[in-house]
Amino acid sequence: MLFLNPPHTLDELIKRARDLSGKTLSELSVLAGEKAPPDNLKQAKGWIGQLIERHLGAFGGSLPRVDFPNLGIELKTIPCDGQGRPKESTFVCSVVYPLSGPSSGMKEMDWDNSLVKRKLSHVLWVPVIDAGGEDKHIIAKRRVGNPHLWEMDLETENILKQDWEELMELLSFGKFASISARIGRYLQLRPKAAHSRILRPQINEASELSLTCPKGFYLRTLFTRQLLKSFYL
Amino acid sequence: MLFLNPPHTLDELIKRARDLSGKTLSELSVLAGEKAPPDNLKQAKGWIGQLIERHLGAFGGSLPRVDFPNLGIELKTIPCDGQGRPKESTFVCSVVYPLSGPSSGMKEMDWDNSLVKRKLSHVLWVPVIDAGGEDKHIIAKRRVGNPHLWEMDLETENILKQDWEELMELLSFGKFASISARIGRYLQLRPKAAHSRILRPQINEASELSLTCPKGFYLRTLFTRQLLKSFYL
DNA sequence: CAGGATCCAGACGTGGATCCGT
DNA sequence: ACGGATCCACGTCTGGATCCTG
Repeated sequence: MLFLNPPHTLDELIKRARDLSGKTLSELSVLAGEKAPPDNLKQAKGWIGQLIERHLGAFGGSLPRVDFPNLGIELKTIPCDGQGRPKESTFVCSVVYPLSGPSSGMKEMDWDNSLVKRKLSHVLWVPVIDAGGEDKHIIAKRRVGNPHLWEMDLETENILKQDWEELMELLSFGKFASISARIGRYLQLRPKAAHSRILRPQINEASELSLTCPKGFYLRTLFTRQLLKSFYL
Repeated sequence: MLFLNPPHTLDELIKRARDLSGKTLSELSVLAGEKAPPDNLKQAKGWIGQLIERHLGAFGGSLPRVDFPNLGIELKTIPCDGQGRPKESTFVCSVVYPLSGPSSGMKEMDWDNSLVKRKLSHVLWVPVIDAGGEDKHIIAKRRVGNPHLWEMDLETENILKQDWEELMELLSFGKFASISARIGRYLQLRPKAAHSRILRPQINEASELSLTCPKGFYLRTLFTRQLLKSFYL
């Protein structure tokens, strides 16, 4: 069951996602007519997310928009341990600086129009659960869990908005030296590049040109753990 | 004789180029250990230029700099008919608009620091000559002609500078509707994209966002004909 | 544990130019 | 003849994320 076309309705998307739950990644790769899952994700880090995308009919590509534009839904595949607890942080989107320099980016510091808010407003969370016992580290035996359609609540939004504004202020003022993954309660900034030698020109705090590693917004593991737990209450 | 490394000196570059003259493209593809030349360039339009690049040890890649940075020399491969007369216009470089909008690009309208001047200041022209008679349309039988190292003279520079300034004014003021390949004596603007559906956002004359096909600077065939003819006087 | 580093796939942009209809 | 349209190679960028030391 591989969908090359996007779902037309929310119900159709949810139905497709429910049909995946319980299946192993091995089964999904067979259904998609692909080679077997890799032994290790080290050289195919995005493989699971893209496998799920193909099964749900998400647009591929590298466009900075939600996965199902007609439905306004973002898909997030979450790697979980045997107990269903998220193991990793979740990438949201890249930071795009228009080489702005101090304070010039202020007019774009609008949470309501930010890509982070747009991406996280409506999310279909699809957990992928580790197998138990000896099979714990076998990718092929991981299973898709129950999907959860989630709409951002006000309490969560307030915290994300605070985090985002704090981080955006550092970014727009070019305070690159002050930026670290330690900032932010739910949302954090971390490197997003092939490797750390990739540097891009930016205008820093002193209005000088400096080189900085590209960054992305990530949701902390603590946040997705709390969120997924709430789905089972 | 395939050079993977760039020439260290101008003499070395010229020697390499002279060693190519008289050879057919078929011979060069064999020397480079490549498959035979294509029957038609329709699906490999840049093939000849890149073959010559590999034989001279030019940097490949898509960086907007001259081909031999250490020597400050730009390589231009010119397709010529059986009489050695250029058949086509010559691409110089792409137009890069920083989404400027009216008059904001004026400070960059400096011919002496322009990419067009940098690329055309010192050029190694390498003609590639059509075979005669029945073989006229056979790519493999085209032959490399005599290379000519050329330094831009003042008379030529004045005309190129006038053309460039006229074209840049139209560009920087966003007068996209007024731009056509008819403008310019030696230099002209023409589309530079995979196809005409590729459109990029620009700020037009009325400070509105509009979509325009990417453009590039080209040397008119008339100019290169006149130039190559002068080499044989 | 978690901050910083890294890896693949596919889209995209630019340099190499020539094609082709009027 | 030539203005506008088009085509491949290849490097870069972004979305998909997970890896890996201290």
